[in-house]
Amino acid sequence: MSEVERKRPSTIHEVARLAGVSHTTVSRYLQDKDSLKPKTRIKVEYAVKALDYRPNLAARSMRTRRTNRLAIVLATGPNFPGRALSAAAETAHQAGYQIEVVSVEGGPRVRAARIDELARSGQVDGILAMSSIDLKSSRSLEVPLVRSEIHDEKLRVLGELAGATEVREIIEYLAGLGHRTFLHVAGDQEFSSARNRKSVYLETIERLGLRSVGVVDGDWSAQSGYDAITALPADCGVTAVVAANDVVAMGVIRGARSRGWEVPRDLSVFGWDDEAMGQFATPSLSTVSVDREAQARDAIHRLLAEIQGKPAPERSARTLNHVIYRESTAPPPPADGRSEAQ
Amino acid sequence: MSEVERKRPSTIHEVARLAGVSHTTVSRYLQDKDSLKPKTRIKVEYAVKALDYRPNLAARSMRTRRTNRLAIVLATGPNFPGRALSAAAETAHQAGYQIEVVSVEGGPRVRAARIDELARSGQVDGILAMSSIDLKSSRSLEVPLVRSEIHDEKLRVLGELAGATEVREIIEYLAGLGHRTFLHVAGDQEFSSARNRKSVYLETIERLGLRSVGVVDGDWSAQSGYDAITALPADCGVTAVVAANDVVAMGVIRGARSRGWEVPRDLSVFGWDDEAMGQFATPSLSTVSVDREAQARDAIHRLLAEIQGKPAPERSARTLNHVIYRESTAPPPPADGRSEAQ
DNA sequence: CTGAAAGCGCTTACAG
DNA sequence: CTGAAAGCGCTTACAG
Repeated sequence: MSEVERKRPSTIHEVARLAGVSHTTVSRYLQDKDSLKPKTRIKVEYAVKALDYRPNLAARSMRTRRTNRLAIVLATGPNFPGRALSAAAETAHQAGYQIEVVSVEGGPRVRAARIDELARSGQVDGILAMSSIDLKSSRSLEVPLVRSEIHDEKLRVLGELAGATEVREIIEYLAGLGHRTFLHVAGDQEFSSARNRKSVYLETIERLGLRSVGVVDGDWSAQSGYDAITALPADCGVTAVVAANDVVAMGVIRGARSRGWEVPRDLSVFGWDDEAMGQFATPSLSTVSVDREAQARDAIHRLLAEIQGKPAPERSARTLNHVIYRESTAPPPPADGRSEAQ
Repeated sequence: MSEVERKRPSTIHEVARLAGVSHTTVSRYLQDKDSLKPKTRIKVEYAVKALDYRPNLAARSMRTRRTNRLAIVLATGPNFPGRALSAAAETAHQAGYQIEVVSVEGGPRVRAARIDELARSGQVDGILAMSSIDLKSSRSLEVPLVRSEIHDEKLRVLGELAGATEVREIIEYLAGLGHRTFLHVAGDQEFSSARNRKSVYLETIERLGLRSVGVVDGDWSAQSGYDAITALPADCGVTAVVAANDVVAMGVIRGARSRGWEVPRDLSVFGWDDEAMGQFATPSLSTVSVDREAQARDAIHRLLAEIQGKPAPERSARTLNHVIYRESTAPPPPADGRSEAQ
């Protein structure tokens, strides 16, 4: 409301004048205090303190063509990876970089366009894409770009999708318990993680000669899990559900209970993400713990390495994800064979 | 690894040369295409396209002393408000602003110092503090600052804390059901929200002449809820728990069950946040739905208004929070009076 | 060790 | 409607 009186930041010239030196000297002081004669240094030091001077970073970055700022580009939406972002910011700060979060409404193409723009804006030294982007050649950008999802791409080349190991482990484990008929409630297929899990699910079911009553394409919501399970015919024979994440799994469990199927007595359910609440739910959720923070840290380190022209750092951990077995999974009910007999 | 060839962004001078005009004209074109004679405009248009020119924003902001960038300063940690941040970013983008996320390790003083630095860095037009900060005079900063927590401060002056209404409503509701003996598992007391809820809890218990067996200062974790409830003496007589948030509430419920207390039969439990999983848990969680997105949007709008010297906008909604009653709360067990009789 | 000068890429009065 | 000039606040050779 009322106009607040704002301080005007002091400039390097004012400091120079007060110290009785040239602004060149002040600049030098800022870069390396020891490059000044002690007497001069003290004068400048005093003036800087007295004026509470802080250099204008916009001007500096214009001159040096470095901004010490990284952009993280991601999709807007409910899946906003808060903790990963926090970890990324922390890692960047430790290296003297700021993080600019660019959360873009729209699809992979829009994000790619935004990245292109950012790259030449002179406002960032590097870019991390945390959501999938539709970019032809990442190498013609003005600044380095690291794609978190590149894991996927790279691994795909090796015939292995991100998350593939875990989905396989889950299904093999359930099959080992005796389950034969499965359902997958997938996440939003806009997300490569959701697509990956789905295709590995189908692959593994096929390979092990199991039966899938289908894949329901959900939207990561609990409701989608609830709906998927309550829509199932009574005699479908499903005894195990692989849910896209823990929230979906909760929906599945609740939906199952609403039709008289107890978990894990009648139905086994797997989630994904190892969310805090899942461990204390009843039944506690079998799930996959994903160290998104570590992944984010890795990504920033890779980006910094590229910016500084150093070789790419080692991955911090070989296996970032691991499967956690809790109460929501158990052997199938003995009556299982009944409805499954075709 | 291999040195990637990077494009050098083209400058306004190159565009000018190609178009056969002065760079002044190009700049003018950038500001307002219609200020040029059609013939000129077309020449410039062509050159901009041909060179795929995008202005260097660092240079522009140096000249105009505006950056179109807002900083959001918050604490690092598990409570990273992802969705609020996403909403804030979206709102800012719509107004043509970028968001810089500055997540600071340390306490309120450290954050305040960081804000002071940011304010004079020339890199942001305004700052939003999402975590509590220890700042003497916010009015002497070089750029506008909006404090999300100012709700607290302002309301406190009016004798009302943020969240006070809801805590009161919860306790009055539970008392109305017949509950007389309560427990509060508080959140990390570093957070003003946690402190507020705690003090209103104590106040209301006192005012209504109820009994509190104590307040356990937790850390927002499910484990803290679990521990709090399992540590209770068997004859404490507690029949209702107000937990700091949904995660804590899940811990409480699980802990209660571990000692044979069923929720809500033996114990009523309230959470806070209305997290997705709570609605589908069994029992589903009574909780407080908090529209953090709306709060974040409001905060950005207030900040933008200050930056543009406009009057502060209206709050988007009078009541952002509301209490949700679900299965985790019910009347106390009839045997209640027993252990309570002193 | 220090200063005068040039320049980073823009925008904005000021003339014409 | 367009251009020449000044300048935003810095850093960095280049002299001395």
